[in-house]
Amino acid sequence: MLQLNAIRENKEAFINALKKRNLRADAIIENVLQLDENRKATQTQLDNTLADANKLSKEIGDLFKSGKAKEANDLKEKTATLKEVSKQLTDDLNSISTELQNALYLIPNIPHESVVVGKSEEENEEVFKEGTIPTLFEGALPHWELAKKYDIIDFELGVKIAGAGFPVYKGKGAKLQRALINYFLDKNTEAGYTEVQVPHLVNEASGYGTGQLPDKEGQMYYMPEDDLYLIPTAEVPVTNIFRDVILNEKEFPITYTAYTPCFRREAGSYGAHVRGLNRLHQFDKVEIVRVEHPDKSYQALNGMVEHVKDILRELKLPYRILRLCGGDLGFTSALTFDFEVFSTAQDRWLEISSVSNFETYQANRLKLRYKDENGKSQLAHTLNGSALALPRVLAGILENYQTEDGITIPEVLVPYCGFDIIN
RNA sequence: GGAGAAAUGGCAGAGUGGUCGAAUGCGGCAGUCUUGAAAACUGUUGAGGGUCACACCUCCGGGGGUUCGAAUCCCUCUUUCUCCGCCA
Repeated sequence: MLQLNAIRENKEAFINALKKRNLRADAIIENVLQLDENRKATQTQLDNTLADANKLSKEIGDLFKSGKAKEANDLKEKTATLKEVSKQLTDDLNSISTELQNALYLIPNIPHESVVVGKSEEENEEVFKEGTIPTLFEGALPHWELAKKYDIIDFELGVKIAGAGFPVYKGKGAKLQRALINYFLDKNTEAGYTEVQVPHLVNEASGYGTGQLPDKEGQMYYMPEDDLYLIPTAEVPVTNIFRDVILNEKEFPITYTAYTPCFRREAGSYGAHVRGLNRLHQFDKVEIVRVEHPDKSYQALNGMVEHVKDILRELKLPYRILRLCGGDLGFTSALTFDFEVFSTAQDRWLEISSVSNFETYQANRLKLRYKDENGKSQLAHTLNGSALALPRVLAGILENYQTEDGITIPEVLVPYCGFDIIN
């Protein structure tokens, strides 16, 4: 959520920045500012009315104490109007505030200056590329065929138990998955991230805190009986650890990592690009989350990018990094780098990590603040990234590491797997 | 799931209708003392709205009510604890 004060002072800058998202925000911004004016005016009226009422109450109390019951009762009558007025003003204030809040929820974050205009993912900028794309033998297969051939992932069985998009991992497939989780967690904790295990279901307030609500509820599984949402990413529970928190400046940087399954409804997805592991309703991911001082957040973002690079180098997977254009940038993000692994057998790039700085956007919703050197509360910056998402990394490994004798295991994973080939 | 008790500032813990945004202790911060630190002493220390700054307003788990006036009384929800039941 954007900060009203900032909007008020830099209206034009906000409108211009939002153009990168192909959003014409003039009217929305104008409306928000107007609502805020109304809110303030109503608040002032209400405050004055309450001040009058408080004064009268005090007088009445004093009169009763000094035995002047008659004067007191006379005054009581005067409070009746004040009560009515304040009731009305309170109602007005509530409805204006709600309207303002809802309007603010609908404005996405301001893109960072380095973000380019663009309509869709086609216009994302490739900023880095590394690794060798392997030349595969004749008859190399996409991962869903490999999964069947070596009996390591059973998609049909998942359909029987739950539905499409809920695969069953078997044998060495399951073990490789577990190896990846442990490897990622180890890499992250070695880099200083503290491992946490968090709930996989969250309440509504948490959904609002990180920005999944109100506009993306269709993407989350919801349990009406208990009013809980299955997490679409560990970002939600982990970042919400810091909802309503005021940090001491000395506590920066805060760095957490968490492994969780992720649940996504993926309503509207279809076609060849969602085959196999490419798009699932349930998948595993290891996430890194940081809470940073505003002056340090971009440095931290770079650090996260370097960290993910390091992991992909160790896995020896060919990858590239994209800086998302305005049209593809997530609602709450100011700057996002996507990592994509090249899948040779599918001849396409697969997104396996997304690293973002949200600046104060989430912090404002979360009320995540810190005390600056003057003792004033300031909003912190939040960041997160996948390190890494499992299924497509798995797909990349299966496809790029296949040989005619089987699928070899990346060297760094062998100690975690306990085997070096799937055949 | 059933019965009972409770929810107050960073923490502990007073406060049962007006003088309470809230005693006291701990913690935090600043200072005195000290070569430095500790101890001791002194001061200071919740959040939000509003204002140029004051004033002023709101917040004692959430919501609603009674009253001129609510941390304090009533209703309701949530959470926590104890006991019972069930259970990985």
